[in-house]
Amino acid sequence: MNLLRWVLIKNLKSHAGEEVEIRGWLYNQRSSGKVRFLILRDGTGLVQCVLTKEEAPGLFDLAGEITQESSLKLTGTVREEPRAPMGVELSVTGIELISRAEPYPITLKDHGVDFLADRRHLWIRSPRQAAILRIRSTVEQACRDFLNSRDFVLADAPIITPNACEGTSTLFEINYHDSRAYLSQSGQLYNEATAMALGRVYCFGPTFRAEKSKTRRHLMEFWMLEAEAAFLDYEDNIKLQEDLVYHLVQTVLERHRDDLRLLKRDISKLEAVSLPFPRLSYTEAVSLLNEKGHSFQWGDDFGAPDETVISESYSSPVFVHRFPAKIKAFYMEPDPKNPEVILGADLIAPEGYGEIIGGSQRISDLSLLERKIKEHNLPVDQFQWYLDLRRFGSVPHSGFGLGIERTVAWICGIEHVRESIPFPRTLYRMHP
RNA sequence: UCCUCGAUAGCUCAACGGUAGAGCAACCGGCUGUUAACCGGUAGGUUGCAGGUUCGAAUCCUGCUCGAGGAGCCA
Repeated sequence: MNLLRWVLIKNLKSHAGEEVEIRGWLYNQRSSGKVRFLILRDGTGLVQCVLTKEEAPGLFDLAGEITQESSLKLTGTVREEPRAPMGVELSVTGIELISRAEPYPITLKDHGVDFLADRRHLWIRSPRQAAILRIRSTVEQACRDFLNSRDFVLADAPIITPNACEGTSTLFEINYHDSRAYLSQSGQLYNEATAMALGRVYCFGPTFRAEKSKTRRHLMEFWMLEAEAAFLDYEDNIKLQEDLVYHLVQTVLERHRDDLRLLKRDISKLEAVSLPFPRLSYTEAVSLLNEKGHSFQWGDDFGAPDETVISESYSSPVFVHRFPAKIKAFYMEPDPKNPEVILGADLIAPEGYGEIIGGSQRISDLSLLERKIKEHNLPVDQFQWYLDLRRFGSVPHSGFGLGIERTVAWICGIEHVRESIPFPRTLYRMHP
C-alpha cells in the first residue's frame, strides 16, 4: 500500500508551496459569506483549510454542505500562515466527500462526564483525547524499548489463572469449562518462573481487579508493565525503576511537546523530574505525615490522602521503602537488618497521582517462603509450582510492576485515569 | 459497602411553591480572515421513575433507578 499518495497533517510543514492531498474528518467549519474555513483532523493533527467564493464558487457551496465529522479527501496548496496555530494552512483546490456525517452528538461545546463516557467511541476523536492516546502509545513503546535495551525478554504471563497470585485483592471469576478460574491480577508469579528461565523478563498486559473502587485512580481493567530479573537485588531494582520512569518522562517531553501543550500540561513540572528520585523509608514517611499534622500510626497502610501529602514534598516521584511486612505481599524479602520490614518500595508520583510502581526483592529461601504462605492463609498446594522455583536453583531476584494508566495520567496531567485508556472499565460502566 | 452531590430541550445550564427559559447544536437567512467566529429568525419539553403534601409541584416529603466525587479496599 502506497501511503505517500496523501500527506499526514503533522507533516504538512515540510510540504510548503506544494499541492498535496490530505484525508480525514471535518472537525469544524466557519464561514463569513465569501470565505470558508474547514478544520480537518486526521489523527495526527488539525489544519485549517481555506476556500473563497470568488476563486471556486462550486467548491465553496459544496463545502457548506459538509457536516461535522464527515469524512473527506482534500487537495490544496500548503501555505505558511503566521495566523494559523499550526503555522500552515491549506488553500483548497479540490474536495471529495467520502461520507456525509449525520448530526454529530459531541459538539465543540462543554459536555458532561456521563454523556461523553456513553459515547467514548466518538469522544476519542476529540483533539484532547487523541493527544492522551498518542502519549499512551509512546509511553508503552518507551517501556518496551527501555527494557529491551537492557536485555530483558518479553515473556507474556497468562490472563486466565487458577488462583489468586497474591491473595490480597478481589478477582473476577470466570467459568473455565466448568471449573473455576480467575482473570489475572498480576503476572508477577509467572514472571519469577520465566526469569529463572530467561534471566531478565517482563510482561505487559491487562490486569483485572474486582474491588469496588470508585475513585479517579482506579479501573477494573488496567495495563501493567511487570519486570523481573534474576540476581537483581533490592538496590539494583530501585535504580532500574527510576531509570525507567525518567526515560518515560524524557521520551514524552521529546516527542509530544505539542500534545502536552494541547493538554495544557504544566511542562515545567515534568522538566523538574530528575535523578536520583528521593527515597524515604516507611518509618520516615510516618514521621513526615505526623510533622505535617496528619496523625498516622506506624503499621497502617497509606491511604490516598497520605500519598498525596508525601508526594507534595518532592518534584520527582518518591520511593517509600521498607514497609512493614504484614501490610505487604507474602513474597517480599524481609530486610536482614530488621525483619519487621521488607526490601521493597512503592514509587509515588508527584502531584497526588498516587502509587505508580510497587516493587521488591523476592524471598528466595524455600522454608521462609513456605512459612509466609501459611501465615497469609494461602493454599500451599496451589503454590507448589511457585515453591519449585526455590527448590531448583533459587537465586536472589527482584521485580516491580508499573501501572500504565496512572503513569500516563500523571504525565498528561489529567484528572482521571479513565481518559488514559481507549475504553475504560470503571465500577459502574463497561459500555461501549 | 458507606458518605456527599446530581438527574429540566440533542448538549451545558437557569427557573427554588404561582404561565418551563437562555446559550450552543439542528434548520432558514446575512456577513472576505474566522480561531468553541459573529448577527437575525424558526423549531425543539411526560422537568429520571413511582407515590405523597398542596387550591397549585421542576421546586417540598418518601421510596426507587441511574450516574458522579470521595472513603474503605486496592495499583
